[in-house]
Amino acid sequence: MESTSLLKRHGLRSTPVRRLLLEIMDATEHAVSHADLEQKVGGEADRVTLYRALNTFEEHGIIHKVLDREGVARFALCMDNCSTHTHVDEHLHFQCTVCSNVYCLPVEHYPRVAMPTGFNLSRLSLVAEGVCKRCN
Amino acid sequence: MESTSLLKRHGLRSTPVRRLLLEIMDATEHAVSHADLEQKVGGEADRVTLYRALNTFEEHGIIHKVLDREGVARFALCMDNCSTHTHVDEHLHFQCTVCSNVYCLPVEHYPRVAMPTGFNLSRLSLVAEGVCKRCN
DNA sequence: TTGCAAATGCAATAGTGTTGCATTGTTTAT
DNA sequence: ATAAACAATGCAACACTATTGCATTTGCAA
Repeated sequence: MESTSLLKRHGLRSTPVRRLLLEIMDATEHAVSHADLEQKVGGEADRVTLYRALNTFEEHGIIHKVLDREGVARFALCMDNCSTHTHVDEHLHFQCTVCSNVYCLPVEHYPRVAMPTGFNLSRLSLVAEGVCKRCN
Repeated sequence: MESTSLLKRHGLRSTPVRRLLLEIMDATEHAVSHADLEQKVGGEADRVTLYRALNTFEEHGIIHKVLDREGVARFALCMDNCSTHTHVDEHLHFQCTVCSNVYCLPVEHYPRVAMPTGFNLSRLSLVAEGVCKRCN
């Protein structure tokens, strides 16, 4: 199984709920909210289990979390090789103003900005808003 | 009164709670969360009143809202002339990883990024993370 | 000063996310 | 294949942020 090996590779146990979550996220091209997952999972798992599984995934670099315009978390599989607590996600998060879906989009030249004196930059995130390809 | 004229200029009634909120935000150099305000206001106003006042301010272009890393709203006075529903805030939001305060920082050259075909960009936000001048 | 619309306070509610604890399930070593 | 060890799950309860409805009070314009 694909999900099983992914889990093992990150030192995690392979359980039905975790495999299901990974399969859902793998089959979805945009980031999914907890509510999305809860609905798709149906009665297969408890809400709390989903929260815990998602947190574990994030801590082990399998997925990353984005907050949308409303401050609600959405989750997407990491494309690059993220390891525990070392996420490499230099991409843009785009939320569609029509369908509210959040997409992870590649950016050819990731911008750098100069900071005022005294401020020490460690990470810059790009959050975009607009209309996605499906709603266009 | 300063706050009164600001309110009038945006077609809003001048009330004690609103003036107090504006004075607090004017005296704070970083964005304030609802919890901050609630604590500073003390028993002067109900929580719900604060939420409503802040929403009204935002709708009239007096303040703008930023979501921090935790998805919690923080509010800051608009510097430019924002009008109702037409915010002009091409600046960077910087959250300190030590004190968690959020600062609005100017950016000399606001970056532009190219979007994949099909995606129509309407707004790009910059959210930075690092250590602020006070914690450095 | 008075009347009306807007702002406020209070109570209740919705949604997101977390914690504690008992139970179940996965894995490792035998 | 089995058992022991430990991690994952389910359930209940809780914390926090934010919103809504309604009765009351207040700001402001006529």
